[in-house]
Amino acid sequence: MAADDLPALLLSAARGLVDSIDAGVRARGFTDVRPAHGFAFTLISGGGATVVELARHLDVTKQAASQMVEELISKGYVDRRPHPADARARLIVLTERGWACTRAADEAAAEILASWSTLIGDRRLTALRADLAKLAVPGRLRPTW
Amino acid sequence: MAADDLPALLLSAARGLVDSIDAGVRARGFTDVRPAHGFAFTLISGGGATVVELARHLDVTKQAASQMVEELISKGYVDRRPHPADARARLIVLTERGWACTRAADEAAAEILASWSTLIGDRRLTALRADLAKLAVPGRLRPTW
DNA sequence: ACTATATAGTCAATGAGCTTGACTACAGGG
DNA sequence: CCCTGTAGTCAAGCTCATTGACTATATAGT
Repeated sequence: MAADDLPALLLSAARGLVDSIDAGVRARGFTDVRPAHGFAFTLISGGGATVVELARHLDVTKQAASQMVEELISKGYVDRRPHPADARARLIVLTERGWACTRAADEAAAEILASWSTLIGDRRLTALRADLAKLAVPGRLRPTW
Repeated sequence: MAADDLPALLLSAARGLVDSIDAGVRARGFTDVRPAHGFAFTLISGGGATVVELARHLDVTKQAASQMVEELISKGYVDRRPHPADARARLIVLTERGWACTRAADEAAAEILASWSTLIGDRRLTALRADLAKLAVPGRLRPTW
């Protein structure tokens, strides 16, 4: 196999994707959120989550997750509700603003994917997704390296 | 086009790749380096670089790049030499330890790519690289989101 | 039912890495 | 030769994460 720059290309594509989605979200008026918040929204949008679940999802400590929740509450994106089955826990859910931001991110992502489709074609994009599905590591999401 | 989880898969694969390379480098005895240092080595290994060039490559301020150089010097990975053509600048070059670490990273990366080759096949891996080359954004490298 | 241990969450202090601002030293064109 | 621009460093501060300690609730074992 030839000397490979695949790692650099993969990193560059990932960075470009995140930057583009972030730019799209900001362009839609949500200027006080970071990409990391989007990773949180992804989990919370699925029926809510606890702080500990969020911490695991983001691969940070529960203290860090708690701080992020506090920040998102103060910015109006999420809300705390009592957990229906555990008095210790609290269920974090999206507010209407949180949902709007999530939709904005989805729209931005769809735009990027559409541009990618014109770049390499729909067939290649589907194949790319299939290949990446085999290479992706389950569980690990948040970069921050 | 179907609702796509391609962004998540791409991020996950990128994160898995970086984590694996980092683990491989540590397993080879270099426990005091971070992935970001690898991005620096990539530039410096090509005949040396100045602090400002490094800053541009890593997409950080020159102050941050200067601090990283200071750290890498104290750990014995790089060295400062007077710049042959500019008395203001200094040429940052790899020490023998820096080269050894770079080789370790290359070995680790080759290992991961080999495992990927067994996962999706050599042909698909080549196609993947070609597609990513079209999607990658030139210049942008360091994530840190 | 009662203790013992584990888990959910928060508060406080600290740290790593990056930024802005200000400065010195040298470069290079009018 | 000045005058503007660039290379680099010093210092201070910010942001986001960490570790440590604690309270409240859950759950298993006897």
